[in-house]
Amino acid sequence: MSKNGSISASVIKRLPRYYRLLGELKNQGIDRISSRELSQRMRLTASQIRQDLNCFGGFGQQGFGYHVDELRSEIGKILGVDRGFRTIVIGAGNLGRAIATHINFDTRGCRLIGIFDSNKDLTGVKVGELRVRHADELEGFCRRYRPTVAVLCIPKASTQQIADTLVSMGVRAFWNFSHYDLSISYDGIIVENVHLGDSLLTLTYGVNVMMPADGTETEEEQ
Amino acid sequence: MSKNGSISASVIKRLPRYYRLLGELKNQGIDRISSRELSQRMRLTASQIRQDLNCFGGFGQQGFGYHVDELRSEIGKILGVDRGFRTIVIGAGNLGRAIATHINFDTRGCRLIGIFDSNKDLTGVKVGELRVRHADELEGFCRRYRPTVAVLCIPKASTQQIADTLVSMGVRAFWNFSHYDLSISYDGIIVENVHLGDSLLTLTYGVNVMMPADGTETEEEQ
DNA sequence: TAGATTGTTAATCGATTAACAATC
DNA sequence: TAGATTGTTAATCGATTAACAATC
Repeated sequence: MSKNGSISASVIKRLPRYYRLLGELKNQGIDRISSRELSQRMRLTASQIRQDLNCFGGFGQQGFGYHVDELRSEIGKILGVDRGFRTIVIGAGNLGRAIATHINFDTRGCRLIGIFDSNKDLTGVKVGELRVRHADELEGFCRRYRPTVAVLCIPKASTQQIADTLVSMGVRAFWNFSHYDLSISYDGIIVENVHLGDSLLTLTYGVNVMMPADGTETEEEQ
Repeated sequence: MSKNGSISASVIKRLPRYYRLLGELKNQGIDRISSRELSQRMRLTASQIRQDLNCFGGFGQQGFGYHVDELRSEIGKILGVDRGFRTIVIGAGNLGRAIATHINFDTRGCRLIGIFDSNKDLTGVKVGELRVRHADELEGFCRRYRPTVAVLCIPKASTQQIADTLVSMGVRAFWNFSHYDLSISYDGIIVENVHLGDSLLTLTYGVNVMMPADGTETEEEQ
Protein backbone atom coordinates (compact mmCIF):
# COMPACT_ATOMS: atom_id res chain seq x y z
CA MET A 1 0.00 0.00 0.00
CA SER A 2 2.86 2.39 0.63
CA LYS A 3 4.40 3.89 -2.51
CA ASN A 4 7.17 4.99 -0.16
CA GLY A 5 10.77 5.12 -1.29
CA SER A 6 11.34 8.78 -0.77
CA ILE A 7 8.66 11.26 0.05
CA SER A 8 9.58 14.90 -0.43
CA ALA A 9 10.45 16.93 2.64
CA SER A 10 7.58 19.35 1.91
CA VAL A 11 5.07 16.54 2.30
CA ILE A 12 6.67 15.15 5.44
CA LYS A 13 6.67 18.52 7.16
CA ARG A 14 2.90 18.71 6.69
CA LEU A 15 2.21 15.29 8.22
CA PRO A 16 2.49 16.38 11.87
CA ARG A 17 0.01 19.17 11.19
CA TYR A 18 -2.47 16.75 9.63
CA TYR A 19 -1.99 14.47 12.60
CA ARG A 20 -2.56 17.31 15.03
CA LEU A 21 -5.70 18.57 13.30
CA LEU A 22 -7.15 15.07 13.00
CA GLY A 23 -6.60 14.67 16.74
CA GLU A 24 -8.62 17.80 17.37
CA LEU A 25 -11.41 16.68 15.06
CA LYS A 26 -11.49 13.33 16.85
CA ASN A 27 -11.79 15.09 20.21
CA GLN A 28 -14.66 17.10 18.81
CA GLY A 29 -16.41 13.86 17.93
CA ILE A 30 -16.17 14.41 14.17
CA ASP A 31 -15.59 11.10 12.47
CA ARG A 32 -15.82 11.88 8.77
CA ILE A 33 -14.16 14.63 6.75
CA SER A 34 -13.67 15.44 3.07
CA SER A 35 -10.46 16.82 1.61
CA ARG A 36 -12.36 20.03 0.94
CA GLU A 37 -13.37 20.58 4.58
CA LEU A 38 -9.88 19.64 5.72
CA SER A 39 -8.39 22.09 3.23
CA GLN A 40 -10.46 24.93 4.63
CA ARG A 41 -9.36 24.27 8.19
CA MET A 42 -5.71 24.01 7.22
CA ARG A 43 -5.55 26.76 4.61
CA LEU A 44 -4.30 24.38 1.98
CA THR A 45 -5.94 23.23 -1.26
CA ALA A 46 -8.01 20.06 -1.30
CA SER A 47 -5.83 18.94 -4.19
CA GLN A 48 -2.69 19.20 -2.13
CA ILE A 49 -4.18 17.21 0.71
CA ARG A 50 -5.23 14.41 -1.61
CA GLN A 51 -1.80 14.43 -3.26
CA ASP A 52 -0.06 14.33 0.10
CA LEU A 53 -2.12 11.46 1.45
CA ASN A 54 -1.77 9.47 -1.75
CA CYS A 55 1.99 9.40 -1.33
CA PHE A 56 1.30 6.76 1.30
CA GLY A 57 -1.76 5.02 -0.03
CA GLY A 58 -5.46 5.44 -0.64
CA PHE A 59 -6.87 6.22 2.79
CA GLY A 60 -10.07 7.75 1.50
CA GLN A 61 -13.30 6.48 0.05
CA GLN A 62 -14.80 7.95 -3.11
CA GLY A 63 -18.01 9.84 -2.56
CA PHE A 64 -17.47 9.81 1.19
CA GLY A 65 -14.16 11.32 2.24
CA TYR A 66 -11.90 10.14 5.03
CA HIS A 67 -12.62 8.44 8.35
CA VAL A 68 -11.02 10.83 10.85
CA ASP A 69 -9.86 8.25 13.34
CA GLU A 70 -8.62 5.81 10.74
CA LEU A 71 -6.71 8.50 8.84
CA ARG A 72 -5.23 9.80 12.06
CA SER A 73 -4.00 6.40 13.05
CA GLU A 74 -2.56 5.74 9.59
CA ILE A 75 -0.59 9.00 9.72
CA GLY A 76 0.47 8.13 13.25
CA LYS A 77 1.82 4.83 11.98
CA ILE A 78 3.71 6.60 9.18
CA LEU A 79 5.24 9.06 11.66
CA GLY A 80 6.05 6.31 14.12
CA VAL A 81 4.23 7.81 17.13
CA ASP A 82 4.22 4.46 18.94
CA ARG A 83 7.87 3.53 18.42
CA GLY A 84 9.04 4.80 21.81
CA PHE A 85 12.62 5.42 20.67
CA ARG A 86 14.91 5.73 23.66
CA THR A 87 15.83 9.38 23.97
CA ILE A 88 18.31 11.40 26.02
CA VAL A 89 18.65 15.13 26.57
CA ILE A 90 22.17 16.58 26.57
CA GLY A 91 22.40 19.82 28.53
CA ALA A 92 20.22 20.58 31.56
CA GLY A 93 20.36 24.37 31.36
CA ASN A 94 17.23 26.48 31.04
CA LEU A 95 16.43 25.18 27.61
CA GLY A 96 17.24 21.52 28.24
CA ARG A 97 15.09 21.42 31.35
CA ALA A 98 12.24 23.21 29.59
CA ILE A 99 12.32 20.85 26.61
CA ALA A 100 12.53 17.80 28.86
CA THR A 101 9.50 18.83 30.89
CA HIS A 102 7.45 20.75 28.35
CA ILE A 103 7.47 18.36 25.40
CA ASN A 104 5.36 15.24 25.49
CA PHE A 105 7.85 12.77 24.09
CA ASP A 106 5.67 9.74 24.68
CA THR A 107 3.00 10.78 22.19
CA ARG A 108 5.66 11.56 19.60
CA GLY A 109 7.45 8.26 19.26
CA CYS A 110 10.10 8.94 21.88
CA ARG A 111 10.71 7.86 25.45
CA LEU A 112 12.89 10.06 27.64
CA ILE A 113 15.34 7.92 29.60
CA GLY A 114 18.09 10.33 30.64
CA ILE A 115 19.27 13.92 30.94
CA PHE A 116 22.92 14.92 31.25
CA ASP A 117 24.96 17.99 32.08
CA SER A 118 28.66 18.64 32.60
CA ASN A 119 27.92 21.11 35.41
CA LYS A 120 28.30 19.20 38.70
CA ASP A 121 25.93 21.62 40.47
CA LEU A 122 23.11 20.22 38.40
CA THR A 123 23.83 16.55 39.07
CA GLY A 124 20.90 14.94 40.86
CA VAL A 125 18.53 17.85 40.23
CA LYS A 126 15.08 16.59 39.38
CA VAL A 127 13.74 17.33 35.89
CA GLY A 128 10.29 15.88 35.43
CA GLU A 129 10.55 12.20 36.34
CA LEU A 130 14.30 12.09 35.84
CA ARG A 131 17.36 13.26 37.72
CA VAL A 132 20.24 14.98 35.96
CA ARG A 133 23.26 12.74 35.50
CA HIS A 134 26.78 14.01 35.17
CA ALA A 135 28.28 14.01 31.67
CA ASP A 136 30.92 11.54 32.84
CA GLU A 137 28.21 8.90 33.06
CA LEU A 138 27.16 9.43 29.45
CA GLU A 139 29.27 6.76 27.77
CA GLY A 140 28.50 4.08 30.31
CA PHE A 141 24.83 4.94 30.12
CA CYS A 142 24.82 4.70 26.32
CA ARG A 143 26.58 1.35 26.38
CA ARG A 144 23.96 0.05 28.74
CA TYR A 145 20.73 1.63 27.48
CA ARG A 146 21.54 2.30 23.80
CA PRO A 147 19.58 5.52 23.21
CA THR A 148 18.51 6.12 19.61
CA VAL A 149 17.70 9.82 19.79
CA ALA A 150 19.62 12.67 21.44
CA VAL A 151 18.27 16.16 22.10
CA LEU A 152 21.14 18.65 22.04
CA CYS A 153 20.68 21.68 24.28
CA ILE A 154 24.33 22.65 24.56
CA PRO A 155 26.49 25.57 23.39
CA LYS A 156 27.56 25.45 19.77
CA ALA A 157 31.24 25.12 20.65
CA SER A 158 30.82 21.60 22.05
CA THR A 159 28.04 20.39 19.74
CA GLN A 160 30.13 18.75 17.04
CA GLN A 161 32.33 16.87 19.47
CA ILE A 162 29.44 15.57 21.57
CA ALA A 163 27.53 14.57 18.45
CA ASP A 164 30.55 12.61 17.20
CA THR A 165 30.80 10.77 20.50
CA LEU A 166 27.10 9.98 20.52
CA VAL A 167 27.18 8.67 16.96
CA SER A 168 30.00 6.34 17.93
CA MET A 169 27.84 5.15 20.85
CA GLY A 170 24.99 4.29 18.47
CA VAL A 171 22.78 7.37 18.54
CA ARG A 172 21.06 7.66 15.16
CA ALA A 173 19.12 10.92 15.36
CA PHE A 174 19.63 14.40 16.75
CA TRP A 175 17.12 17.04 17.70
CA ASN A 176 19.51 19.94 17.71
CA PHE A 177 18.80 23.21 19.53
CA SER A 178 22.36 24.54 19.48
CA HIS A 179 23.35 27.36 17.14
CA TYR A 180 25.27 24.99 14.97
CA ASP A 181 24.25 23.38 11.68
CA LEU A 182 24.75 19.70 12.37
CA SER A 183 23.18 18.60 9.08
CA ILE A 184 26.51 19.27 7.44
CA SER A 185 28.26 16.34 9.03
CA TYR A 186 26.83 12.84 8.67
CA ASP A 187 24.64 10.87 6.40
CA GLY A 188 22.69 7.89 7.61
CA ILE A 189 22.05 10.02 10.67
CA ILE A 190 18.83 11.99 11.02
CA VAL A 191 19.18 15.61 12.10
CA GLU A 192 16.43 18.07 12.86
CA ASN A 193 17.84 21.53 13.55
CA VAL A 194 15.70 23.93 15.56
CA HIS A 195 17.31 27.32 15.22
CA LEU A 196 15.26 29.46 17.54
CA GLY A 197 17.47 32.48 16.91
CA ASP A 198 16.92 32.20 13.17
CA SER A 199 13.21 31.85 13.72
CA LEU A 200 13.13 35.07 15.76
CA LEU A 201 15.12 36.89 13.08
CA THR A 202 12.58 35.82 10.47
CA LEU A 203 9.90 37.39 12.62
CA THR A 204 11.98 40.52 13.07
CA TYR A 205 12.39 40.78 9.29
CA GLY A 206 8.62 40.76 8.89
CA VAL A 207 8.09 43.47 11.48
CA ASN A 208 10.94 45.51 10.03
CA VAL A 209 9.33 45.44 6.58
CA MET A 210 5.91 46.26 7.98
CA MET A 211 7.15 49.11 10.18
CA PRO A 212 10.09 50.68 8.35
CA ALA A 213 12.52 52.70 10.47
CA ASP A 214 12.29 55.86 8.36
CA GLY A 215 13.92 58.74 10.20
CA THR A 216 11.07 59.51 12.57
CA GLU A 217 11.88 57.05 15.31
CA THR A 218 8.64 57.58 17.19
CA GLU A 219 7.94 53.87 17.32
CA GLU A 220 11.16 52.62 18.82
CA GLU A 221 12.17 55.23 21.36
CA GLN A 222 11.60 54.11 24.92
CA MET B 1 19.04 49.63 -4.46
CA SER B 2 16.41 47.34 -2.99
CA LYS B 3 14.21 45.58 -5.53
CA ASN B 4 12.06 44.77 -2.56
CA GLY B 5 8.28 44.61 -2.79
CA SER B 6 7.89 41.01 -1.80
CA ILE B 7 10.71 38.58 -1.38
CA SER B 8 9.75 34.92 -1.32
CA ALA B 9 9.60 33.16 2.02
CA SER B 10 12.24 30.67 0.90
CA VAL B 11 14.77 33.47 0.48
CA ILE B 12 13.88 35.16 3.76
CA LYS B 13 14.29 31.95 5.72
CA ARG B 14 17.86 31.68 4.46
CA LEU B 15 18.84 35.21 5.50
CA PRO B 16 19.39 34.45 9.20
CA ARG B 17 21.68 31.60 8.23
CA TYR B 18 23.74 33.84 5.95
CA TYR B 19 23.89 36.37 8.76
CA ARG B 20 25.01 33.76 11.24
CA LEU B 21 27.72 32.33 8.99
CA LEU B 22 29.04 35.77 8.07
CA GLY B 23 29.31 36.52 11.78
CA GLU B 24 31.43 33.42 12.24
CA LEU B 25 33.65 34.31 9.28
CA LYS B 26 34.07 37.79 10.69
CA ASN B 27 35.12 36.34 14.06
CA GLN B 28 37.64 34.19 12.25
CA GLY B 29 39.13 37.33 10.73
CA ILE B 30 38.08 36.46 7.18
CA ASP B 31 37.10 39.63 5.36
CA ARG B 32 36.53 38.49 1.79
CA ILE B 33 34.48 35.60 0.40
CA SER B 34 33.19 34.47 -2.97
CA SER B 35 29.77 33.00 -3.59
CA ARG B 36 31.54 29.74 -4.35
CA GLU B 37 33.31 29.49 -0.99
CA LEU B 38 30.13 30.56 0.78
CA SER B 39 28.16 27.91 -1.09
CA GLN B 40 30.52 25.18 0.07
CA ARG B 41 30.23 26.18 3.70
CA MET B 42 26.46 26.37 3.55
CA ARG B 43 25.77 23.41 1.28
CA LEU B 44 23.92 25.55 -1.22
CA THR B 45 24.79 26.38 -4.83
CA ALA B 46 26.77 29.53 -5.60
CA SER B 47 24.01 30.41 -8.02
CA GLN B 48 21.41 30.36 -5.31
CA ILE B 49 23.46 32.58 -3.05
CA ARG B 50 23.94 35.17 -5.77
CA GLN B 51 20.25 35.03 -6.62
CA ASP B 52 19.26 35.43 -2.99
CA LEU B 53 21.53 38.40 -2.38
CA ASN B 54 20.47 40.10 -5.58
CA CYS B 55 16.90 40.25 -4.36
CA PHE B 56 18.12 43.09 -2.18
CA GLY B 57 20.83 44.70 -4.30
CA GLY B 58 24.30 44.21 -5.66
CA PHE B 59 26.40 43.70 -2.57
CA GLY B 60 29.29 42.03 -4.38
CA GLN B 61 32.11 43.13 -6.63
CA GLN B 62 32.88 41.36 -9.89
CA GLY B 63 36.16 39.52 -9.88
CA PHE B 64 36.45 39.89 -6.12
CA GLY B 65 33.48 38.49 -4.25
CA TYR B 66 31.85 39.94 -1.15
CA HIS B 67 33.27 41.92 1.76
CA VAL B 68 32.29 39.79 4.76
CA ASP B 69 31.68 42.59 7.21
CA GLU B 70 29.86 44.79 4.73
CA LEU B 71 27.61 41.97 3.55
CA ARG B 72 26.88 40.96 7.11
CA SER B 73 25.87 44.45 8.05
CA GLU B 74 23.68 44.82 4.94
CA ILE B 75 21.85 41.61 5.78
CA GLY B 76 21.58 42.79 9.38
CA LYS B 77 19.92 45.97 8.15
CA ILE B 78 17.49 43.97 6.00
CA LEU B 79 16.58 41.76 8.95
CA GLY B 80 16.31 44.72 11.29
CA VAL B 81 18.75 43.47 13.93
CA ASP B 82 19.11 46.96 15.42
CA ARG B 83 15.45 47.87 15.63
CA GLY B 84 15.06 46.92 19.28
CA PHE B 85 11.32 46.22 19.01
CA ARG B 86 9.75 46.21 22.44
CA THR B 87 8.95 42.60 23.27
CA ILE B 88 7.00 40.80 25.98
CA VAL B 89 6.80 37.13 26.92
CA ILE B 90 3.40 35.72 27.82
CA GLY B 91 3.64 32.68 30.05
CA ALA B 92 6.43 32.15 32.59
CA GLY B 93 6.29 28.36 32.76
CA ASN B 94 9.30 26.20 31.94
CA LEU B 95 9.31 27.19 28.32
CA GLY B 96 8.62 30.90 28.79
CA ARG B 97 11.40 31.26 31.33
CA ALA B 98 13.82 29.29 29.17
CA ILE B 99 13.07 31.37 26.08
CA ALA B 100 13.31 34.61 28.03
CA THR B 101 16.73 33.75 29.43
CA HIS B 102 18.18 31.59 26.70
CA ILE B 103 17.50 33.71 23.60
CA ASN B 104 19.55 36.81 22.97
CA PHE B 105 16.78 39.14 21.92
CA ASP B 106 19.00 42.22 21.76
CA THR B 107 21.08 40.95 18.85
CA ARG B 108 17.94 39.97 16.98
CA GLY B 109 16.08 43.24 16.76
CA CYS B 110 14.07 42.80 19.94
CA ARG B 111 14.25 44.19 23.44
CA LEU B 112 12.62 42.22 26.25
CA ILE B 113 10.64 44.54 28.50
CA GLY B 114 8.22 42.26 30.32
CA ILE B 115 7.16 38.73 31.20
CA PHE B 116 3.69 37.80 32.39
CA ASP B 117 1.90 34.84 33.90
CA SER B 118 -1.57 34.27 35.28
CA ASN B 119 -0.24 32.05 38.06
CA LYS B 120 0.08 34.24 41.18
CA ASP B 121 2.81 31.97 42.60
CA LEU B 122 5.12 33.14 39.84
CA THR B 123 4.51 36.87 40.31
CA GLY B 124 7.76 38.58 41.28
CA VAL B 125 9.96 35.62 40.40
CA LYS B 126 13.12 36.77 38.70
CA VAL B 127 13.66 35.70 35.07
CA GLY B 128 16.93 37.08 33.76
CA GLU B 129 16.83 40.83 34.38
CA LEU B 130 13.05 40.92 34.69
CA ARG B 131 10.49 39.97 37.30
CA VAL B 132 7.33 38.11 36.37
CA ARG B 133 4.25 40.34 36.41
CA HIS B 134 0.75 39.07 36.96
CA ALA B 135 -1.47 38.79 33.90
CA ASP B 136 -3.81 41.40 35.41
CA GLU B 137 -1.15 44.02 34.78
CA LEU B 138 -0.91 43.17 31.09
CA GLU B 139 -3.36 45.69 29.69
CA GLY B 140 -2.06 48.58 31.76
CA PHE B 141 1.47 47.66 30.83
CA CYS B 142 0.65 47.58 27.12
CA ARG B 143 -1.10 50.95 27.27
CA ARG B 144 1.97 52.42 28.87
CA TYR B 145 4.86 50.68 27.08
CA ARG B 146 3.27 49.71 23.75
CA PRO B 147 5.08 46.44 23.02
CA THR B 148 5.34 45.50 19.35
CA VAL B 149 6.22 41.82 19.66
CA ALA B 150 4.73 39.15 21.93
CA VAL B 151 6.22 35.71 22.58
CA LEU B 152 3.43 33.25 23.36
CA CYS B 153 4.39 30.42 25.71
CA ILE B 154 0.91 29.51 26.86
CA PRO B 155 -1.43 26.53 26.46
CA LYS B 156 -3.28 26.35 23.18
CA ALA B 157 -6.67 26.80 24.78
CA SER B 158 -5.98 30.41 25.76
CA THR B 159 -3.80 31.39 22.81
CA GLN B 160 -6.45 32.81 20.51
CA GLN B 161 -8.08 34.92 23.18
CA ILE B 162 -4.79 36.36 24.48
CA ALA B 163 -3.64 37.08 20.94
CA ASP B 164 -6.87 38.95 20.23
CA THR B 165 -6.40 41.08 23.31
CA LEU B 166 -2.80 41.83 22.45
CA VAL B 167 -3.68 42.82 18.89
CA SER B 168 -6.24 45.25 20.25
CA MET B 169 -3.50 46.67 22.50
CA GLY B 170 -1.25 47.31 19.50
CA VAL B 171 0.95 44.20 19.35
CA ARG B 172 1.88 43.60 15.73
CA ALA B 173 3.85 40.37 15.77
CA PHE B 174 3.70 36.99 17.53
CA TRP B 175 6.38 34.43 18.12
CA ASN B 176 4.07 31.57 18.90
CA PHE B 177 5.21 28.48 20.82
CA SER B 178 1.75 27.18 21.66
CA HIS B 179 0.27 24.18 19.87
CA TYR B 180 -2.11 26.37 17.96
CA ASP B 181 -1.83 27.68 14.39
CA LEU B 182 -2.23 31.40 14.86
CA SER B 183 -1.41 32.21 11.23
CA ILE B 184 -4.99 31.41 10.42
CA SER B 185 -6.39 34.47 12.11
CA TYR B 186 -5.11 37.92 11.14
CA ASP B 187 -3.50 39.67 8.25
CA GLY B 188 -1.34 42.71 8.75
CA ILE B 189 -0.04 40.86 11.78
CA ILE B 190 3.20 38.90 11.58
CA VAL B 191 3.12 35.38 13.02
CA GLU B 192 6.00 32.98 13.37
CA ASN B 193 4.82 29.61 14.64
CA VAL B 194 7.37 27.38 16.35
CA HIS B 195 5.74 23.98 16.66
CA LEU B 196 8.29 22.03 18.65
CA GLY B 197 6.03 19.00 18.78
CA ASP B 198 5.74 18.94 14.99
CA SER B 199 9.48 19.29 14.69
CA LEU B 200 10.03 16.27 16.93
CA LEU B 201 7.52 14.25 14.93
CA THR B 202 9.40 15.07 11.74
CA LEU B 203 12.51 13.65 13.37
CA THR B 204 10.61 10.58 14.55
CA TYR B 205 9.40 10.02 10.99
CA GLY B 206 12.98 9.96 9.76
CA VAL B 207 14.07 7.47 12.40
CA ASN B 208 11.00 5.35 11.79
CA VAL B 209 11.82 5.11 8.08
CA MET B 210 15.47 4.37 8.77
CA MET B 211 14.76 1.74 11.42
CA PRO B 212 11.53 0.02 10.42
CA ALA B 213 9.63 -1.79 13.17
CA ASP B 214 9.46 -5.11 11.36
CA GLY B 215 8.29 -7.79 13.74
CA THR B 216 11.60 -8.40 15.50
CA GLU B 217 11.40 -5.69 18.12
CA THR B 218 14.99 -6.05 19.28
CA GLU B 219 15.66 -2.36 18.96
CA GLU B 220 12.81 -0.97 21.01
CA GLU B 221 12.44 -3.34 23.90
CA GLN B 222 13.71 -1.91 27.18
C1' DT C 1 45.62 43.52 -19.59
C1' DA C 2 44.15 38.82 -18.00
C1' DG C 3 41.72 36.41 -14.44
C1' DA C 4 38.16 36.06 -11.44
C1' DT C 5 33.68 36.46 -10.03
C1' DT C 6 29.62 38.91 -10.02
C1' DG C 7 24.71 40.14 -11.68
C1' DT C 8 21.27 38.46 -14.57
C1' DT C 9 18.93 35.91 -18.08
C1' DA C 10 17.52 31.39 -19.67
C1' DA C 11 16.78 26.31 -18.72
C1' DT C 12 15.51 22.85 -15.52
C1' DC C 13 13.47 20.86 -11.94
C1' DG C 14 10.04 20.11 -8.39
C1' DA C 15 5.91 21.32 -6.01
C1' DT C 16 1.30 23.00 -6.22
C1' DT C 17 -3.05 23.39 -8.49
C1' DA C 18 -6.63 22.11 -11.69
C1' DA C 19 -9.31 18.79 -14.02
C1' DC C 20 -11.66 14.65 -14.55
C1' DA C 21 -12.46 9.77 -14.94
C1' DA C 22 -13.07 6.06 -11.51
C1' DT C 23 -15.95 4.51 -7.92
C1' DC C 24 -18.16 4.38 -3.45
C1' DT D 1 -29.31 5.08 -9.69
C1' DA D 2 -27.57 9.91 -8.85
C1' DG D 3 -24.43 12.57 -6.11
C1' DA D 4 -20.32 13.16 -3.97
C1' DT D 5 -15.65 12.84 -3.52
C1' DT D 6 -11.63 10.36 -4.18
C1' DG D 7 -7.21 8.94 -6.76
C1' DT D 8 -4.51 10.33 -10.45
C1' DT D 9 -3.01 12.51 -14.61
C1' DA D 10 -2.01 16.86 -16.86
C1' DA D 11 -1.13 22.00 -16.54
C1' DT D 12 0.76 25.72 -14.02
C1' DC D 13 3.53 27.99 -11.15
C1' DG D 14 7.65 29.04 -8.53
C1' DA D 15 12.18 27.99 -7.00
C1' DT D 16 16.64 26.26 -8.07
C1' DT D 17 20.40 25.63 -11.18
C1' DA D 18 23.18 26.59 -15.21
C1' DA D 19 25.27 29.67 -18.32
C1' DC D 20 27.42 33.71 -19.71
C1' DA D 21 28.07 38.54 -20.72
C1' DA D 22 29.38 42.53 -17.82
C1' DT D 23 32.93 44.37 -15.08
C1' DC D 24 36.05 44.91 -11.24
